[in-house]
Amino acid sequence: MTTIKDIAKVAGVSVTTVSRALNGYSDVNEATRKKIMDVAKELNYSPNTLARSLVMNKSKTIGLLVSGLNEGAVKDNFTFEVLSGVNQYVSDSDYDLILFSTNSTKQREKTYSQLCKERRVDGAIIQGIRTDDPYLQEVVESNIPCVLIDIPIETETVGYVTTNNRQGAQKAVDHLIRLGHQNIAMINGHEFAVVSQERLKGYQDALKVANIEFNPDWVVNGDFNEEAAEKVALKLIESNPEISAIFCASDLMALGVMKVARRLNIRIPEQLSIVGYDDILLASYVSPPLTTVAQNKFQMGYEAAKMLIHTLEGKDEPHVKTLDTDLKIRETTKKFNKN
Amino acid sequence: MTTIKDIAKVAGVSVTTVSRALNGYSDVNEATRKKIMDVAKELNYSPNTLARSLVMNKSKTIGLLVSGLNEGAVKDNFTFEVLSGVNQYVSDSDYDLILFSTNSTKQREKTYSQLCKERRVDGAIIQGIRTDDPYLQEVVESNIPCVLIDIPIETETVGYVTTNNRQGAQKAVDHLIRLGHQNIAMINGHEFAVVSQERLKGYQDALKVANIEFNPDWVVNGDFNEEAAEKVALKLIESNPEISAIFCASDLMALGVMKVARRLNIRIPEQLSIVGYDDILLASYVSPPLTTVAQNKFQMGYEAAKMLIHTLEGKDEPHVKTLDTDLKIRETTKKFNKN
DNA sequence: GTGAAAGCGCTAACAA
DNA sequence: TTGTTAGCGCTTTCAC
Repeated sequence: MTTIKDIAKVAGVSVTTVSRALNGYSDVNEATRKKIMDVAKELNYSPNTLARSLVMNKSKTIGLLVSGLNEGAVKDNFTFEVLSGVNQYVSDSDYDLILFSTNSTKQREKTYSQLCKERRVDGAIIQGIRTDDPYLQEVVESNIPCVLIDIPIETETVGYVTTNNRQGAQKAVDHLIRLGHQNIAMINGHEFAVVSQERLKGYQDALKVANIEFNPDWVVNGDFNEEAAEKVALKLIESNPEISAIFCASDLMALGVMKVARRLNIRIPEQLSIVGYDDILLASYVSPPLTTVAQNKFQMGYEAAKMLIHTLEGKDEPHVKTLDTDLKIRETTKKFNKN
Repeated sequence: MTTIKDIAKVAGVSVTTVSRALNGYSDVNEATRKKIMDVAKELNYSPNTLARSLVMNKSKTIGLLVSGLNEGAVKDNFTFEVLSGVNQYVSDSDYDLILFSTNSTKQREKTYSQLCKERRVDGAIIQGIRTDDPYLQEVVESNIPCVLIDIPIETETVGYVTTNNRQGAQKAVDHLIRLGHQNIAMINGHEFAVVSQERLKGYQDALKVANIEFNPDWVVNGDFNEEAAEKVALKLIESNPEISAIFCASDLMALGVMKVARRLNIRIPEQLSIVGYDDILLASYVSPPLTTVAQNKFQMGYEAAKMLIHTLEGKDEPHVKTLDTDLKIRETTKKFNKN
């Protein structure tokens, strides 16, 4: 592997000059530069970013901490879409992306900030971790610039991008109310997700506006998980036959509810209306197609990367970005009809 | 950021000793080691992998070159599943993954091997690039160990994992033949994918066994693309009404064909049988559920990572891994019925 | 069992 | 415009 030293020798100059020439500094004679460039090409030179990073004290890498990068996440490819968005922005910059997957056993050995510090990443994007994750706090308090997805923490070095979850949920429930539903249950994620808290508020907002009393027994957690949602939905439906609509905090859970309904011979949407959240790919393909609150996951990733890199480049940008959601009315919701 | 120098100072030893202690060498006094460990913890030390990599001349990173990491790839999340598999294996090793996305404009500026060399990756996994990619050859010829996915090149430092495409295709077509179909068309990908070449052979194999003459006009390319497949399928079906079954080299293309059939009021599977390839998530969700040849994309990634890391660790492993496919018979195929 | 010193490939004062 | 020198944080001979 050729180094600038080799080039210097062949070109008959010092390494400094080589370095300057290669990095496009102006204070180098054009003839010298050309010579150096030629030699570099001839020797098939590649700069060693490791050495450069070491001395410059920045690595031009950004760490992507994700937790949903596993086999089970295929159905709900939230993580993938965010990753695509991140990648889209990053690949047009001169940064590279290093992946820290935290679903493995390794996460217990090393904290997020350790991973970042060891690799000397310039910044990090964090997605899919729970608010009760013991290492979240730590990475936020380290002075590594980071952008969180769906976790509203804002400091000097920390920003976040999220969507308007409260409003999104409200739209969904409002839609059900307009269809005449009064007995609307909610299957939420879990308490350690800010989005769950927000979506619950949106649900309550909508009820309030319509003067419908909030019944806490009708809100249960399905852990953002299809099977768990099935279980809680089953119990909910069986013990509260008056429920005519269910708002789910994720599409995956909505799919679980649809399964249960099918099993119980409850027709959707005639007997039960369902609204999901996310607009995953499957939402428009299941039968009947799922009414849901769409969030642009790709854009979330894109904006996160943009925010982070802008911060790293010293551009003084807002540290918060909230995207809008979009209610997609499909075929799992219908006018209430009391049989 | 604390360095071993800081630790040495506080612990009252030399940097050499610190290095040895931290790296678990045996020739260091237990008391000294303990002291050093304590100081390291106290100072919240993180090793600088950049410096280490520089001197050791290996980075403990593996590069992942993919081309399908963009918004459009959501439906056909082949890339994502492979990535998950890679990640699964890698995250249980002490390597990290660095993502080189090549769909961007950047790919034209820097070749794959340049990317790899600059970042000093120890090895690379390459997925989703075409055999006519000008930079493929280059990276293969560089002496960077790499594992290719679905490109059968084998050298001292290059291996690959793939599935048995020929057999998979044969199974699919054989299935159609057993159902009584004689006029079976194929929508292939493109000529710069080895899998397309192989699947075509499998198609021909099946015909041959059944003594059905091969008609080259009935094999058209859809570029692994839903829209393109729609177009070619339309032409194919309209000008050859005798075709009763179509084998597609990807599920995405099969979806395109299904769309066309719907538009032409051709009932599936009654009037037209369709077999796809891949078994993407949607395959089992579309209506009717798609009969297809399943390949385990997650495992492909997993095996690729395993092969690469084993190679890097000097384990002498076979450089080729061929996985089996699995014909999933669902509801787009039916006994031929000449009306 | 420990330390001094060299060096990995690069950048950046400072001097000439 | 160019070169000398030091140093980024680490590992590794080699000597003690």
